[in-house]
Amino acid sequence: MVFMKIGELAEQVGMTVPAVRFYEQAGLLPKPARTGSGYRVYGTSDLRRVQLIRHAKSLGFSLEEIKRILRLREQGTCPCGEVISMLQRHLSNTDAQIQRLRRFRSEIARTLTEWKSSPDGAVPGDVICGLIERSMDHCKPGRNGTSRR
Amino acid sequence: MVFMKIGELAEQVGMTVPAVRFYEQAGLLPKPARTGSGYRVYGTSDLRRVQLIRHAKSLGFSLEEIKRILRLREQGTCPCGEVISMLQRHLSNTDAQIQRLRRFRSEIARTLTEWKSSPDGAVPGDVICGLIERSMDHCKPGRNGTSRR
DNA sequence: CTTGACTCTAGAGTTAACTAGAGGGTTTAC
DNA sequence: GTAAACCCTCTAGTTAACTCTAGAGTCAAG
Repeated sequence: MVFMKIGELAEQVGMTVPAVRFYEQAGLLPKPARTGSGYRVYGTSDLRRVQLIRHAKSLGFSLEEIKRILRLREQGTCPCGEVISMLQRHLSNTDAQIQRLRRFRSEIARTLTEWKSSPDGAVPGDVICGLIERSMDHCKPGRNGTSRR
Repeated sequence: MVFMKIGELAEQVGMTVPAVRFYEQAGLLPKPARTGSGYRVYGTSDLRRVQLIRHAKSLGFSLEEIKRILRLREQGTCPCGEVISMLQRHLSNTDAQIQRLRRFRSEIARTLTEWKSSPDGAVPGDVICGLIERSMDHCKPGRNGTSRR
């Protein structure tokens, strides 16, 4: 099966047919040859290319980044230096994100044990959720600017 | 300052004016009173409500979830049970995400050290990026289904 | 020759949480 | 009385990576 139609290609790489077409129109895949009736025809190099894209994606590269890598390659440049520095950036991003999530996690856990140890008591009429509101008092009133422009 | 216009409210809670209007039209804030000329007028209960929303958001609740909490409260139900179970779900989601990120991180790190120890050598013409492609061989060929429908 | 599975194009919709812009009225300070 | 700073509504755009729909053509089997 050196030649295949889009459905087979999609199945081989575990994606949907429209997604393959999307990759093409996003500039990640070259315009494929067509049969007389207009069906796309793919070969093994297309298969390899799609697999590369999927793998790069699983390494955390965005489609834009992958496109940049492929473009470099098409210009004859070896993209590996670029690839390494991208991956390094992803590594530190991931580390930072893990840090953030850890802090977030302990904030959630703290709030939760706190709530459980003091279940919601009598709720005055203007209170929306006693739990959330009580836990807000940790954050000093006034602007704490969780978002700005 | 018990009464304020939208700009002041926005400033108090550290968000933009359009964002406040967005919360209103998303159903998170009640339609406020208006001045004769149509300006929105807010009171302290609105301020408290927006602060609650921001805090809940910082705990990881989506605006949809917050809306559900507020709706429950408006129906006279105490939403705290619901809130606790939501927060518990967020906690386990966060844990799972940390796990995923950790695995992802070590995959990146492994790939990176591997690449560095064997820099890209001679690149045959049909190779796109030797590094990525070499690291693909870990994943056995065939469908590994990172996505399907 | 018909049925079903496959393919094509083009364009709109999805999600979240807003932001940006156009075009116009209002308030306040000088 | 005028200029700055505020406010209004409405619509569209942002990001990523697709998915979905409609309407139509093609191919293989029975």
